[in-house]
Amino acid sequence: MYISTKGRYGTKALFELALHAGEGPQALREIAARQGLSEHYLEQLVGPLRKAGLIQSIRGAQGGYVLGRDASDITVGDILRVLEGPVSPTECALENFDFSHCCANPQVCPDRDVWIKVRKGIEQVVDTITLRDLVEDWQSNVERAPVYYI
Amino acid sequence: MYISTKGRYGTKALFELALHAGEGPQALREIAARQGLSEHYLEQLVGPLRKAGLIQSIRGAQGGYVLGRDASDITVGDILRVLEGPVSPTECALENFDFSHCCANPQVCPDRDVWIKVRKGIEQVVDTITLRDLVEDWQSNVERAPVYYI
DNA sequence: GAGGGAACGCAGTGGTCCGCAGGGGTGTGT
DNA sequence: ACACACCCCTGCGGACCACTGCGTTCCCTC
Ligand code: FES
Ligand code: FES
Repeated sequence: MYISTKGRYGTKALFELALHAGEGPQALREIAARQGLSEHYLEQLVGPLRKAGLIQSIRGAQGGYVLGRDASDITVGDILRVLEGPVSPTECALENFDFSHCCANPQVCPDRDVWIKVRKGIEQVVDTITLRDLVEDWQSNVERAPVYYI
Repeated sequence: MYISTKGRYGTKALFELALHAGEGPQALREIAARQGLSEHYLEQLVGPLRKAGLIQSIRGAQGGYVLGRDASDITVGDILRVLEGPVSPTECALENFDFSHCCANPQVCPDRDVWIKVRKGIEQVVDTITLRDLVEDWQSNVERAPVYYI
């Protein structure tokens, strides 16, 4: 039931970009160091994120990454869908499910409604929390407990 | 992000037991056939379910399985926790997390609150839906569309 | 225009889990 | 005794995870 590190690392990386938005491009090396991640593994994750338009890359020396959209326009769900695939407990709980997989006769499947409710419960959370929210929450937390992470 | 077939098959099996509660022990062969599952694979799943007390086994000829508790006292979450492990998107979102894993400094982790909210969103669904609910919903569905599954 | 920083890309690797299948053992009704 | 059905261990091909290694391309700086 756990999501993989892809989703977590990706969220951390984009949080880092949101936190330092407006300070020029952020190099992966810096992001990885600040969040304690493997730089090279992170490289694999930013590829899909760039292709999805969530981030933008600046090549060459002093290059790095910036957010592709405003921080208030990127949700955690956006990141998870790129790196983890559909945000759903089962395939049959997806919007446009074609009834050819999963149960033999899904029209009367006793469980499908459960999985759909779970999906909506997850979406309710990840689609409403933006990077901007994360930054604001973190800053107000730091105010109360000013312990900077490594 | 998908849960595995363990959770789905287990839920289906226990739904079957709830549906035929009071009709004596149900053999795995019957359950597997009615739900279109591999009988032998199902055997692996019922072991943990029995040890967790969710079902009870009757050995010998004409044996089978019955629910260990009343159908209204078994939630989907109970089943998932036995077969899939903790119902949580990350380890750090669990109730009694000891802060030694996951982030370097989780006290100010920007993401942990998100994962906790996701966990609570999932729990809100799976801990409130009981087997009895599934049976009732299914019976009223059959009334509207009387197509019995295989 | 040379140097070097940093983004790209591909390939491999040890580990874990999934979704079974096979085969045997054990207890119990008829 | 026999059949039935639970019980348990083993193996196995495949997929994914979490990296690591290495080379290439781009482009700013000196
Ligand atoms: S249709 Fe997916 S569990 Fe039944
Ligand atoms: S403490 Fe788990 S993501 Fe930070």
